[in-house]
Amino acid sequence: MSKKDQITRERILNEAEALFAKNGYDAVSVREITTAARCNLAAVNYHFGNKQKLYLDVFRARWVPRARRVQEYFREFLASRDTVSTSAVAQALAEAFLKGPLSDEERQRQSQLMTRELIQPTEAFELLAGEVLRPFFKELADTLKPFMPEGLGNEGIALNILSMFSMVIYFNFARVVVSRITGRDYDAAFKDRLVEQIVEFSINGLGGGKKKGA
Amino acid sequence: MSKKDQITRERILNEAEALFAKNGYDAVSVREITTAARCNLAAVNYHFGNKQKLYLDVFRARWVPRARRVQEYFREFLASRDTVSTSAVAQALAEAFLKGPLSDEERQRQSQLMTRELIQPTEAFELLAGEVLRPFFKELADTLKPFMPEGLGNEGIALNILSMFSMVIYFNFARVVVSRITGRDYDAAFKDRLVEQIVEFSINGLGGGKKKGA
DNA sequence: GTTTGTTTGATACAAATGTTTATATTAAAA
DNA sequence: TTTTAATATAAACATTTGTATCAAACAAAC
Repeated sequence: MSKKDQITRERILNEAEALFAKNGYDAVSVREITTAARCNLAAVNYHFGNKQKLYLDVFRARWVPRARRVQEYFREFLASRDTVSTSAVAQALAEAFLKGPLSDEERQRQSQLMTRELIQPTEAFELLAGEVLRPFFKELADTLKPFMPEGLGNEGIALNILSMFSMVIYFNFARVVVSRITGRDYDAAFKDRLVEQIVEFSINGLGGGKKKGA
Repeated sequence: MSKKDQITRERILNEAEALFAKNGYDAVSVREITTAARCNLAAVNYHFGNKQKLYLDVFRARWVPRARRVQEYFREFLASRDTVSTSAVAQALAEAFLKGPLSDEERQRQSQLMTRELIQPTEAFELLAGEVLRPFFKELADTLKPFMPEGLGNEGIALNILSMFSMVIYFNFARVVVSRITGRDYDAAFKDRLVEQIVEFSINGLGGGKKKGA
C-alpha cells in the first residue's frame, strides 16, 4: 500500500478501477466500490459528484497515466536499439504492451477498460482517443513512415499500425481464448513467445519468418 | 419481418440480442426487452425461465447459428478457389468475417456479443468456445498445416491463426477507432480495403506486399 | 480556543430491478 | 361443446439501485 492509498479518494479510484474493469460499469454498484474502499457510501458523491464522473476520473487518474507509462517504455525500448527499423518498432510495441512496465493485473485492467470502451464508447472514449490513442498513432506513423514501401499512403501506414495493434490488443484481452487454443498460461515464457509471434508475423506474415525447428 | 417474428418468443430473442449486444447484459433490463418486443414482462420468465437463461438462449438460438453461417461461407469461398494456399485461407477468412453472409448490423452484434464474452466470460463462453471457436480453429489448423514452414509446431500454427483472427476481430469491433484513425466509414469500399489489408499483412507482414503506387 | 473549510458518517428516499403469483385469454383435443 | 393445455396479462413482491441530506468529526489557520 502506498501513502496515497490512505487517502479515501485514492482508495476509491483503485477499487473502482478494479471493479469497473472486471465487471463493467453497470454491474458495479457504488456500494460495492465504497465497501471495497472501506469508506462511506456518500464519499463517492462527495469526491466525484456521481458514479459517471467517478468512472471518468478512473480513466483520467489511472488509465491515461498508465498508458503514458507504456508509451514511454516503448520509446525507451526503441531508443535503446542501435537502429530503428520496422522490426524494432514491432518488437518495442509488443514488448511494451505485453511485458512492459505494468504488472499483469494492471495490464489486464487496462485492456479490459479500453476494450469495453471500444465496444461501447462513452465519454471516456473521447478522453482515451484524444489524449492517448491519436497522439500515439501519429507518433508511430511518423516513426514507421521512412521504412514503409514508397507507394504506401498514410492510410496504408495507418492500417499496418492497426494490424500490429490488433494483435497486441487481442493477445491481451482475449487471454481466455488464446489460452484455451494454445493450452498455455500467461506466464513469462508464454509472453516472450507472444512477443516473438507478433514481431515475426508483423515482419513476415504467415509464410516467412525464422524456422524454429527445421 | 419474418413469419417467426410473430411469435413472442422469437421477438424476445431478437430484441434481447440487439440490446445485449449494444448495451451489455447488466445495462439491459427485462422491462426494456419486453417493451421492445411488445409483450408482457412475465413473458421472459415464461419462455426462458429468467434473464440469465434468456441471455444464454440468445447465444444458442442466434449467435451460434450465425457463426456457423459465416464458417460455411468461409468453406465455400475456399472451395471455390482452384488451389488452397495460405493467402487463400487468409482471404477467405477476411471475406467471411468482414463481408460474408451477414448484414452489417448482424456483424456488429456478433462481434460485440463475442467480445463481451472475451473480456468477461460467462456461461455463454463455454457454449461459444465448445461449439464454434474450438472446432473452427481445428479446421483452420488442419487446412493450413500443409502450407506452414516445416519446423513450425502446432503452437506456431495456432498463434498464426490467432494473429489473423485478431485482425479480423479487431477490425470488426473496434470500428470506432479504425474509423477515427483512418478517417473512413465502414462502407463497401473500405471493407474491401480492409480485406486486402488483412490478406497482405497476413502474407507479407509489414515490409513486403504489393506496392500500391510505386 | 475558536473558527473555518473539509471529510466522513448514518440514514432516508424515490426509482428501478428481477422475479413471482394469480388470473385471464386463446388454442387444441376430446 | 366441454375439457385441457398453452400462452398472455396485470399486479405485486422484496431488493437493490443512485443520489441527497444533515449532523458529527476532523484538520488547519488565526
